[in-house]
This record gives sequence, C-alpha cells and structure tokens, in this order.
Amino acid sequence: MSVQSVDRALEILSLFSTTSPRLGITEISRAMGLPKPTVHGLVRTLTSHGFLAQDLESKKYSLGLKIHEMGTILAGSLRINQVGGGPAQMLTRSTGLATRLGIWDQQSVLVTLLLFPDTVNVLYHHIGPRIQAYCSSLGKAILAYLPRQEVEDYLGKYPLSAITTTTITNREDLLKDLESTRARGYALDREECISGMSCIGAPIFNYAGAPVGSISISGPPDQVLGDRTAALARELLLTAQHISSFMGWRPGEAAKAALV
Amino acid sequence: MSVQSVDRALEILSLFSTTSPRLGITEISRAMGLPKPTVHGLVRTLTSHGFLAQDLESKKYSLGLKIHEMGTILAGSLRINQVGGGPAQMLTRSTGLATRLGIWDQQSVLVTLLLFPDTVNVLYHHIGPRIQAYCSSLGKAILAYLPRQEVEDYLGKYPLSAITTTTITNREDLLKDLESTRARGYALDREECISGMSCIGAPIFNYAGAPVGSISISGPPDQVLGDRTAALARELLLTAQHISSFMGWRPGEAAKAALV
DNA sequence: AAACCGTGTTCGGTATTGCCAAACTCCATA
DNA sequence: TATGGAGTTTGGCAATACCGAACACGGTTT
Repeated sequence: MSVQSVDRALEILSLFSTTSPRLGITEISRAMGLPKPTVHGLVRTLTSHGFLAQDLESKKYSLGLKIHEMGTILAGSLRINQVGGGPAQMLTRSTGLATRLGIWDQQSVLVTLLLFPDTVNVLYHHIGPRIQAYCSSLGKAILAYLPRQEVEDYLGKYPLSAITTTTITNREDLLKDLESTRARGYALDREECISGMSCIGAPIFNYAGAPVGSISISGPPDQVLGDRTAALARELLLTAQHISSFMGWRPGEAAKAALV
Repeated sequence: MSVQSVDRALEILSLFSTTSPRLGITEISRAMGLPKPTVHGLVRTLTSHGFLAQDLESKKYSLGLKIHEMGTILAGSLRINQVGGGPAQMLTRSTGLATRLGIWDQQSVLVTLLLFPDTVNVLYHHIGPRIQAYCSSLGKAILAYLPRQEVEDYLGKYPLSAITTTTITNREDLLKDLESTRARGYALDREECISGMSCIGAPIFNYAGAPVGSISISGPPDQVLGDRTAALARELLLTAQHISSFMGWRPGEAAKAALV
C-alpha cells in the first residue's frame, strides 16, 4: 500500500522526457486523468521543493534543478561509475572513441557515464539515458549473458521494432547474434540503434557472475568496424574485465552464468 | 498551500547527499522528526517508483536510478548546457584543463557540466554539484556582476567560513576581490575552495545582461596561476562571451548590470 | 469593442486518505 | 536465553487531499 498523493506527484515527474521537456497543467491533467486543481496542488508542491520549475512567460513547467543536483549526487555514488570511471577514461584516451558505462535496470540499459575524447563534439546524438537492449551493444552484451528464461521473458515483452535499416527485428536472428556475442565475448552494433554510429560492447559482471552492466565504445562505422575491430575489442574486453574484477567478479564464472 | 505528504516525501529525498548516500528508516525518522511508520510508508512509495532503492542486505536506502535518468534528461535540456557544451569542450581541448559550467541558483552555483581533458583523471575532487559562491571562481564571477543589494543579502545570510588556508573570510576583502574581478573581467580562485586546485572563472550573461551562470577552468596552481594566467583568461573570456551571446546577451550590458 | 475559448488558479465542503500508536518480526549482541 | 534496536504491519481516527465550481487572464474571433 502506497501513499496516493506521493504516487501522483512522482508520476507527474515521470511525464517529463527528452521529447516533452515542458508541460502545462492541462497537459498533465489530461495525461493523468485528474482534475486540474488536483494537478495544480501537486505541481505547486513539487515546484516549491525545486523538483519542477515554472517558466513565467509560457506558464509551462519543466524539471527543476533539484533533479540535476540529486542526479549528480547519485552518479557519484554508483559503484559502477566509481570503479569504472578511470578505466573508461583510459579507454577513451587510447581508442579516440566515445565510451559509455551502463547498468541493466528494468529490462533496459541506463547509461550512467558517458565520456568523449577531445576530438569528438559533445553535441552528441540524443541516445539514452535509457537504451533498448535488442538494438544496442550495451544491451546485447548483457542479454547474451542473462539466463535463458530472462531473455525469453524480455523477448515476450518487447517487440523488435526497426529503428534503422540494420536493426535486428527477427527473433531467431537476435538469438543467433547473442550466440555470436558469447562466442566473441563482445557485442556489435552495426548502426542498429543510430545511423552513422557503430559500437562494440562488453558485459560487466558482479561477484556472482551475473551481468549487471556493460561498457561500450562507439563512433563512425569506418573507425569501429573492419580492420580495427579486433584490436579495439581486445582493449574493451580487458577494460570490462578490469571493471568486473572491481565489482567482485572472478574469471570463469561468466561461462557458468550463460549455462543457467 | 502545499500537499503535506508530498512535502515530506521530497524532504526525504533531499536528505541523501554525497556524505550520506545511504540512510535507514530510523535515521530518516530522526532527521524528519516523524514516527517510523510514517516514514516507512513514504519511503515505500518512493521506492516503488524507483526514486529510492533498498539494499536488501543492509536494509538501507539510497537514491534510485530514476533520479539518474531524470537528471540526465534535465542536463540535456538545460539551455546553458545546450549552447555551452561545445564551446566548453573546445576550451578543455585548447587549455588542457578541466572546464565547468554552472548556473546561479538559490544563492549558490549548481555545476551543470563538467569536462575533463583526456590527461586528467575523472576521479576528481568531490566538488559540487552545488558550490558556495564566496570561495569559488564560478561563484565570484557571478557575485561580481550581481546588483549590490543581492550581494549584501548574500553576505548577510552566509558566513565566510574558512575552507582552506587561502579562503577569503573577511567581508571587505571579498568585496575588494569582487571589484578586482570586475576590473579584470574574470575571477580567480587561489585554492580557496580546494587545496591544490586553482581556477579562473568568467560570468555568463543573459539577454537582460544579468549574470545567470559562469564557466571556469581549473587545475593545479602552477598550471593556472602565473605566466599562463593572462592567456588562459583571454580564452576563457572569449568562450564566456560566446556562450553569453547564445543566451541572448549583447556586449555592453554587463557594465549596466554592475551599476544597478 | 465585445464575445468567446482555453489555460491556469483559487476557494471551500466533504469524505477519503494519511497518519501514527501499538504491536510484531527479525537479527545482532551480551 | 534474554535484551535491544531496527524495520515492518495493522487499523481507527481525524486531518488532509481532493475536486467541483467559480474566477482571472490572455489570445483569438467576430
């Protein structure tokens, strides 16, 4: 049993997204199916604590700076960021490609750290913070090492929609791709998520040998796929294992996890 | 008039900090002065929405990944990050020093973007997300251009506590330092906030000529202060003005703001 | 200029919900 | 085995949240 008014307030916060960063009282009221005075009271409370902010001209609301503040506090206390930040930065430096760390959460990947080399503009594609698993190397690197039951459950819930012309949309093809991922030890994203961007991803395991996150490097296809792939993958795998060991993982346990 | 239970829930979230990332029911109950069943109901609701997460072993709670997700969404929609991210990265590249963007909010500076050059380890000092204004270049760069009344108000509320041996703790000394900041156009932090770290900061103005944020470069004193300072400051000022112009600022208005 | 429409905001009565004392469970410690 | 402290559950009561009605405001249409 939860507190209804807190439920409602948090649901209001969850309405804001990268595609809808600004919302009015009426929009929120319609989305929630609640009368406007009800919404107004909740929004006023959220605003008074800095969780929402109202633009005085348009009267629209957006997420408040308190969210940013807390997000930064959290990012700094996530273990994967604490143990993975240094190795990820070294990877960025040595490969000249963007590096991402992600956590497996609610059957998707939440990007927790994003590092760009100096040579790449930070005005990056809007990817994340949550990424679908089936069409990203971060996601496929994790799916490949999840128990079969969890993969089946995932496939039962999420349609394999085409995002680009190379997105894998056939269930059997995806399972084959996951098999290839296990054989190689790393996942490949051949512009399956964003046109013009290819990635190599590797899983990060915890002390129990379960995949809890992943790390990827990404860039234009000509810099990631082809001749350089094997060398880049080697560096990536070493980094992933390095981070996994900080998470308590011991080599040999990944194979066990895959057989469950 | 606000919604009391939402007030309480948000206050619970605000208890978590970099120094207290994990809290139990009893700790929260004591901090809030509320009975444990009351706290438990609110915490359970926050947890069910992903705003808090409970560690099953220790029973302690910490901020949930939903916070990270929303923080990332917000960071991407902040105008200062949108218009300042590229210029800030170029500054990082050309100076080889860490760059920060910040917003003036609630009489302190909220760091909204932090960029490291490849040569600097991301395992950085825990600075921010909120920084006190009187002992940081980000803050002093803004204080210097605020209306005198707002500076007086700030000084009336916040004691100038010594953080390091070089922190400015005397009111008259700070006002003189702000005057020097205006004369130069940029602020200097001579290890006033963190020992071993010096910074140069410049204000970012909006269309009305008001300082809404700032940008800084930072590193070891020997790389920031001394011979290089003038050249670094020149680059920083150009970048700050560049970003300000994207925010709608027109040259000449800063002087007007300082005279209010 | 006046009327209309849609959004945001305020007010206050009602009943639903949140609150919290009491009690319980669990685990670590003496 | 007993004790103490933390976390969790239960249920009665009254405080609070809810929301219909009304209003304010600004842009658009007539």
